[in-house]
Amino acid sequence: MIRLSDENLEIFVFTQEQVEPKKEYIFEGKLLRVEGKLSIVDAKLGSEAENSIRELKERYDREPQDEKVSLGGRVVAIREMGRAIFGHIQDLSGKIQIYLRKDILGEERFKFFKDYIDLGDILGVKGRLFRTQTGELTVEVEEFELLSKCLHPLPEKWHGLRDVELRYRQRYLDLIANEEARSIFLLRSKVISLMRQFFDRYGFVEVETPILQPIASGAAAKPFITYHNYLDMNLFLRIAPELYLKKLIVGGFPRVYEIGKNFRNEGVDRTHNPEFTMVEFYASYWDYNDLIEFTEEMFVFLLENTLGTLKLRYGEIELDFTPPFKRVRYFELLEEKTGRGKEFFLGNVEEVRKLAMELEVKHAERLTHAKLIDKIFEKVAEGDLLQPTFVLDFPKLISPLAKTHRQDPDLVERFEFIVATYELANAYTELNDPFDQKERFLEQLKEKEMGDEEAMDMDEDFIRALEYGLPPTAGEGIGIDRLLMLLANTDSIREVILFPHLRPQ
RNA sequence: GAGCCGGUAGCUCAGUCGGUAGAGCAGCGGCCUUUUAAGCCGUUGGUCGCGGGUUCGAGUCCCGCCCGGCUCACCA
Repeated sequence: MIRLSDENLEIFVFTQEQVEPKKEYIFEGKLLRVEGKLSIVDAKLGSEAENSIRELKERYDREPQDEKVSLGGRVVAIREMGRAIFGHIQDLSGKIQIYLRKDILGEERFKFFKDYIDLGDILGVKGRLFRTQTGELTVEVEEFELLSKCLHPLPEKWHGLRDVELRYRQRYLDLIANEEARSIFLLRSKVISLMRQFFDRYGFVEVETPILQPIASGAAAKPFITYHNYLDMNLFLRIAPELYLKKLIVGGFPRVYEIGKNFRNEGVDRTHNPEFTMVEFYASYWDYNDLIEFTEEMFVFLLENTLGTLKLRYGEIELDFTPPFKRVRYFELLEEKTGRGKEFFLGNVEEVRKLAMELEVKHAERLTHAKLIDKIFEKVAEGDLLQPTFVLDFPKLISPLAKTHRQDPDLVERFEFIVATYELANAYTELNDPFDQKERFLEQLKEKEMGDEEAMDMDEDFIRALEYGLPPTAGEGIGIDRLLMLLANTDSIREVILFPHLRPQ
């Protein structure tokens, strides 16, 4: 056990019963010599420091000049060379070489660096910029300050931190040691920032709606339940913000979007985390055709401003996001795969069930009609959809919040946007007829009674909102984690979530 | 939940047929003023995930458990 004492600025190491003050001790094989405190409050070099090492380097590349700079960063390399020391300090943006000379720093400070500065420490430096013989931009250090001590040894410098369990449990170490991890999360931030820009451009208003909801609706999923003491009632963590966002359209917001977490009480695997990030957006006076164009445009915008190309490698495949993206109708795709058309699937349930059993859909014998169609589609169609594809015009049975198709009462105006078999987006012309919506909810209740645990609950307040008049509206949700998986070319959702869910140790 | 794979030094990894637990990095002591995975010489460091069992002897074989990964399920 270690603690700091403010009075005499010494480290205490508790060994068995005795308490022994030391200024030097070994921690995970690393010898620590500590003089004074482990961190300093009034850090001169810290407060003067440049914002970003990368910006500093870019500035110097544009207009090199003999200037003094002040920098803060984590020491990630030290190379002692007798009367000189080279090293690197790193921040999130990059790293820069530092060069310390005995004849510049003086005997005492030079020795202090050798004795007291370790890999991992947060160091402030001040000095002149120059280029070495090999051309590397380097700070010739005139002053330095230990800003914060690192007590643990850092992960191995060449291989980084590989153990995935450690990388997720101690993400900060992953970020210190692995450039790839840093770049993924910077990319994530960039994508979200670009999305906001894009929505701004179209006049969308960013809003926040409840995460704690009295009824978990708006999607087919099992919710987390929590309890509110004061109100003495159960609340659910939202599975989707959909109904609240549509209430805002009723209230007169013409276009809204929300970026936030949804929570689903289901399994954890390569593509599922119990909390995940979605952007949902709704635009009045649009229909799903407008959303198709909008989605195409957004993906082009995101790709051009991040990867700088519309063609990206994902695993073994090359994805081409050159618009227009492929469009295919739901039942046409099903017919192509099964030889059976819409009339078959919407006809006799038992015939559909028979087909499902032939296709080895699990538990086909007890699924509802809607679930049977859904599972057959997932089984035969989704796995083949690699290139960006809009699947259009879903059956009404499995889309309780979408508006009936203007040309076919069995269908709704809905699409899913599928890339590399991932369902990246789900969108539809919103159902804005309160009577129809009520009937659809009643259908859902029937499904629930027939055993579909994920069927949606009736939301009376939402119906009431529709009764006040929801303008014609189209809405869409995009899974941001899945999108990042594609852009980062990773097949695990944990690689794009900073702190993924793991069992406690 | 099932099957397979993995857990050995702070980190990255070896460990043969069951016979005294290894390397590199990091650390420590030296040498070295343009190095950059610096180099060279020397050196410290282990509850082999945890608990049982078999055996003269277990990192290694057997059983159970924990954690993680992959695959397939579950999500009645």
